[in-house]
Amino acid sequence: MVRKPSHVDDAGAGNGGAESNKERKGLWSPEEDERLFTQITYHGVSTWSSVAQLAGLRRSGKSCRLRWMNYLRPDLKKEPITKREEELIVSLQRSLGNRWSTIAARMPGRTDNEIKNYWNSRIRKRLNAAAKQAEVAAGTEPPPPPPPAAEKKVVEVEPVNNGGTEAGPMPIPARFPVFECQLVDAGGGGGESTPSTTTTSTQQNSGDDSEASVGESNMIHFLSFDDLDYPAGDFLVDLPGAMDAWESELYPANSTSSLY
DNA sequence: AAGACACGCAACCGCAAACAA
DNA sequence: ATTGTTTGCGGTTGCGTGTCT
Repeated sequence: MVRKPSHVDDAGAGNGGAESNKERKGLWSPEEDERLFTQITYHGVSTWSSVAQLAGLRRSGKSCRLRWMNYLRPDLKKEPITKREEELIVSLQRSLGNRWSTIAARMPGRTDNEIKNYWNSRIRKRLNAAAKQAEVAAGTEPPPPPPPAAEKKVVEVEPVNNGGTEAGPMPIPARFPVFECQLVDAGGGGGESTPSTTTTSTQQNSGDDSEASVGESNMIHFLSFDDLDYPAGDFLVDLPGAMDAWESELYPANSTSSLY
């Protein structure tokens, strides 16, 4: 569902007025999205407050960062969370606790906000319901809650480096089917903030045959799939025992209920 | 048909860590 | 060492939409 921007008329900059210096809040308009996307695509990020300024947005740097991270970033998956991903969320939540950003780091294309929302709106309810059901069935006190994640041994699983970047592969969203983009030669991935070469090209995004990534320089560069080592399945990790425990909790042996 | 309710998502808020001056 | 700024995170809220009564 897409909410209508709260102030569609005064989106972006350049329309002056007494409110022109007032920071905007609320939903982002398409024009603001475009300004932010273009700014970051062409010039990268030095500080988020400067991004807002340079893009001519009356938004806080914080707001710009959030919008980019949760919505505009080219690597975001737009498909619904799959059962496999849900299983991963549950197992990671069990071992890490509510460290959504850490969990998101292990799930390419998913944001902490998305995972958090998914957890709060769906999984937690199901787990609670399942626990209650088990409690009623047993007629006993519920089992003691698991110790806080901080006290548990945290199983650190290194995210798979599948694009030579911190963020991993970034499929270009269909939201921006065609746009101009500055190709940045990151100088062998050395994190140089000054691109050695740049090329402007037009990307036709099918979402299937190209990817982009944000390098250490925060500049976006687009890669062909052939350039990427995308180990299907490798970035989905299981924590030993976690899934079994979850499934037995969620799916009592005599129940045929499904998550879906 | 209309109101109530539940759900899902986007975005804000407050805090703490990291960093720079 | 101190202070101010920026960034990142998790919790929470507000609102649009779908479903139920």
